[in-house]
Amino acid sequence: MEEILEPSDPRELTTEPRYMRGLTDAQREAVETLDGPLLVLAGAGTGKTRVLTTRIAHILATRHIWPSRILAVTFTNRAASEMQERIVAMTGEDVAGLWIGTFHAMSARILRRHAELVGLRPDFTILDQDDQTRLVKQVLDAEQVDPKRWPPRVVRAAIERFKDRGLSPEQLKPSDIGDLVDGRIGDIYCMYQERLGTLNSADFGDLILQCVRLLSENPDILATYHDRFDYILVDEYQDSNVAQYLWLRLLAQGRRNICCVGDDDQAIYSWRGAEVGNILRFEKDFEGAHVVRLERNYRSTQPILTVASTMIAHNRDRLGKVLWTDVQDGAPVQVCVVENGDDEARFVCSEIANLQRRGASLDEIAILVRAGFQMLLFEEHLLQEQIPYRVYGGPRFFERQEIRDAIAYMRVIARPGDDLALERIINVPRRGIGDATLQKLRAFARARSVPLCDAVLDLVETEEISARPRQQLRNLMADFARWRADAETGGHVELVQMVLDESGYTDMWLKASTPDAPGRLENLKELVSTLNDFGSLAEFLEHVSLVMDRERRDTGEMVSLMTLHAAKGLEFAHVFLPGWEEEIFPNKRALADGGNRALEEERRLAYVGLTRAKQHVRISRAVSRRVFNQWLAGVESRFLRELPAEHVETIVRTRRHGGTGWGGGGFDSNSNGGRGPGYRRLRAGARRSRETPLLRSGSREPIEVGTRIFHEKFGYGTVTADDDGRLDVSFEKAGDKKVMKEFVRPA
DNA sequence: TGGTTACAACTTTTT
DNA sequence: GTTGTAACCA
Repeated sequence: MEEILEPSDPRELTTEPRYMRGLTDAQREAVETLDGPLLVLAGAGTGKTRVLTTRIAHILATRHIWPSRILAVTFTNRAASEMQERIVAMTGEDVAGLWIGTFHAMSARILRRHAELVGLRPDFTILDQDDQTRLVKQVLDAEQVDPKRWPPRVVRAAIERFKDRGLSPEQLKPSDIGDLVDGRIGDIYCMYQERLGTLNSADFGDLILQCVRLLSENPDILATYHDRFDYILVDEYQDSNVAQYLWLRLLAQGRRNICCVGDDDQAIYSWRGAEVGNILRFEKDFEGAHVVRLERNYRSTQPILTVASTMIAHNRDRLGKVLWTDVQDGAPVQVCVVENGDDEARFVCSEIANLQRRGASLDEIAILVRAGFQMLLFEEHLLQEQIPYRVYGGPRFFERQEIRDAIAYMRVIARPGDDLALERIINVPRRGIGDATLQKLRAFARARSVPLCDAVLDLVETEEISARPRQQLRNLMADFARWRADAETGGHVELVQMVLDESGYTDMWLKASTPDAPGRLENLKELVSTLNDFGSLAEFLEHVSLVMDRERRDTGEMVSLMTLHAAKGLEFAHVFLPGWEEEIFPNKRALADGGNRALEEERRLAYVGLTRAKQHVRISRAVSRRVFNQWLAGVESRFLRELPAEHVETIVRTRRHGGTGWGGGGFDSNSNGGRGPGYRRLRAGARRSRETPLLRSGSREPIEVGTRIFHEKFGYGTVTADDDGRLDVSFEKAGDKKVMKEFVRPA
């Protein structure tokens, strides 16, 4: 240990580099142990990112190598860019050559260089989940599989899981196949792979898997990468799957300088193939591995840490860490029992208002839910109380319909063989090309094994297709030919603008009378302006397939509302954890699973939630709850019983005889009898703020003529007139009605 | 072909 | 309660 701590350059004994200052002994050890395999078990809030970035700075400073000799892999783009920024800030150097990015981005980079060796061309398309599902659907249709019994997305997920485990179709064992697609999953998987090949495309799983194949089948190429990377660093190792493990093992065989950072207690992604076993087995997988534990927490108070540690100790499969902190003082963790979901949201909102009155910033407040459906109630109440909020992990910009359509046009221009893209837009806007025509085109293309685009070109010259669609297709093909020619000469930004206009796509939305049309046109404009950030169309397309960036407009302080999964890696002063009831958290499916594994993962999720908080945690549970239109009696989550009583403060805010008598949504003012004082106070607060808002919100949309709104009884509609609060609304389902402004909210 | 209606399904989510 | 898909009809 002494030797490791000794800096390689004796001068540094006296003048320690600035980046090392303030590190704990454990952190220092993690930074300075440069040679050989190293596992850093970094508990929540123990300075994991700091260790990683400092380590890179240290390598650069002491080993005097080019940044390009370091490979740093993360799971998300967010983590990658955060790390990159912090390294630049720390070293002040240009580290552009550094290989830093997600597993998928790094794989794509390697794969494009040697694509031919795995049967792809270097300009292969990367398919996202939507494309994958549609491709699977095609295969299933061709195989006449009943889509009711085996929905495409289920089959796609099965194939994804195989790929996560590094399994190609040939490697599947009967136990893997089971009765999936009535035992035909192997064939389906195989045909799906063939289709990917003919389309010159790879899905996300392939990026890793084909890369593994490439490196294991071509030792000479592997050797060049061994030679190239002196140091490999991996973030969130507990999230890696088997394929990613194989990928790392191949690359790390060379210098064996691999450093993995992770926390087995925060492994929450097994359902998408992550293998906790990877981190548990590290010392076996990488012989002679050194292990460093980071247990000093810089984030939370001791009560929060004690509560979190006590609960997670109920898990059996873990390496075991105990977090501690200097911050001994702190409020106990609050557990609030409320009547129902509405009351819970009301409680959270009033607590937020209290916090804000005491000077807390909304940016420091988060509501972390188990599942998306829980968000709706909170959104409604936050809106009502005029508390600005931001939903993390909501619909992403590049997943919006209009954006995907526009990108499909670009894809067809850039890669004429991109059948999936062509199919997407061949009849958007409507060109009178329906199912019948498309079937003919597909059959023709498949028979000749040529891309759809070629099939169209051939078939429009024959009588196979009826006159109208034929003319339309001919026009479309002529358009594409022209656009491709323009792509050679002109700028890509102008090109896309032109394509959207000439194809009639912009027109389609201009003519559309749906209230969301203006927003979609806005998005298209934003897309065009985003294009300016890229040098070429190809560059842009690579970006959208690998970096599904979240749209984030940061305007003013906002409460964060997100799932527990999305919260990993973030921290907040005040954290609300609603819905701690059996079947919600732990989740119903996890319980149905029966085994301990799913339940332990739920517990880790709870642990992640608790450890996000710096100062305050407020857990809540409802005595009754309506889920999917059904009333459930809320049974206290078993996790609540695992919390140490001495650090927990329980508050009960229910009607005394809770359990019967609620018919509506909890809003009826006639059933107020028997409420505890706490509850009444809460109600009063809520009502006051509705009349005279306590909070000013910059983000709340005003309701005016043209606003799309939501009404409890009549559903969605658009405001057509506003007579001092009395609105004329044209509802989508219910027709034209007059309603009071108080009863609608922006949709 | 395309619009309308009926019906089921419905964790978590990044790349 | 909402969304997506399938069947049906104009």
